[in-house]
Amino acid sequence: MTIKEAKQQFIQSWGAIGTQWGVNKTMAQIHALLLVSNGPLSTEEIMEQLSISRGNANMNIRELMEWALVDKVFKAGERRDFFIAEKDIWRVARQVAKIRKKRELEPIIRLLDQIENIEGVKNEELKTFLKLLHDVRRLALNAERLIDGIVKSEENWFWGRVFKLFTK
Amino acid sequence: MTIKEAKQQFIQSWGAIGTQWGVNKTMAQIHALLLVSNGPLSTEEIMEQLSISRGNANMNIRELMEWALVDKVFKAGERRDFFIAEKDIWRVARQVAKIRKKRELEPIIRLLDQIENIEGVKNEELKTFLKLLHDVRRLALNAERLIDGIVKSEENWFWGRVFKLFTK
DNA sequence: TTCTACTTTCAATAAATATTGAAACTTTAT
DNA sequence: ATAAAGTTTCAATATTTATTGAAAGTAGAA
Repeated sequence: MTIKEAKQQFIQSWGAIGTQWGVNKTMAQIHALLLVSNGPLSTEEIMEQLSISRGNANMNIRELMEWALVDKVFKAGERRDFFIAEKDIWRVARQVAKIRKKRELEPIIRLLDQIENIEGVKNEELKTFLKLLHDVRRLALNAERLIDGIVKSEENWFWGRVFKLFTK
Repeated sequence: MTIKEAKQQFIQSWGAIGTQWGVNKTMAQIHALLLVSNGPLSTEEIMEQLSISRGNANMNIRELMEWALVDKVFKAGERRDFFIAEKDIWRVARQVAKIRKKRELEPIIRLLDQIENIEGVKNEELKTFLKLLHDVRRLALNAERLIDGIVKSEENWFWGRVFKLFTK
């Protein structure tokens, strides 16, 4: 396998994996393309390499910038925008964790806050239901705390601790 | 809010949250319905309460059983199937972690295994690319190990340790 | 075996999501 | 100011994913 083929493979697969992760294929592919490219790429180059339209490229680049996985850079004497990806994979992971926390965990907590006050006699049924709500809330809060920890940690520190967690 | 309304709200929102989590709405709603129901429910009852077709109900119940979040139970003297949800939320979380690991992490590791042997001179470009592949692999393996740890742990033990992790 | 109650499958259809491409908009150079 | 180069938006369209419902399949009772 040549390096060119390997990069192509990486881009294709990153796209496929992205869909499993609930991010759209093009977004994941652009991210992969920028990860494996040496220098910054223009919108034109991204469009060409991935065979996608200008609109599609634009929208997904913008979303990647919102996720803080991609930055816009300027080249001296060039009018158009160029883009680079964050190459520090641990930083990428922390960023993704942060965003998924917001999208996946926070809605649960908001939901549970909303359901708080239930009228009615405190019979078996209500007690069971309240226990469920309480358990889900506790889990969500703990998971949130874990992610906050991850987001704040240095890579080596974090995995070092996790390693100890499960061996000693 | 009455308990009935609260349960309704829970089911609707669990469905909406499910879509964020990449599971289909109906599957999440059936899960929620079974979680808040006191006894086992038949396919008919699920269809009626969620206003969905028989085929839809059947397929999603089956998938929930594959995920090991729902079990089939038999009632004495009843011919049709009844279903219950696993109510231990920590067990549910572990189960979901296990499945998402398989769907989201394992493909990455498989991908990287596949790209291993790249021909060509060991220039700057190749070195940078290999570093990327290596970093992604290390992250995926570490995340996998973390999830394996979660899957094997008792709830209190796990969160107790995580709590210590980020305070001391 | 046939009838009946129930479950599963799957082609057709609906709904949700992603993509295109051209028009509108913005910015810089002249 | 106007033109040129580049960017953004968004209605139309294509693609993917979920859902329906009826037909085929299964298993227990008579």
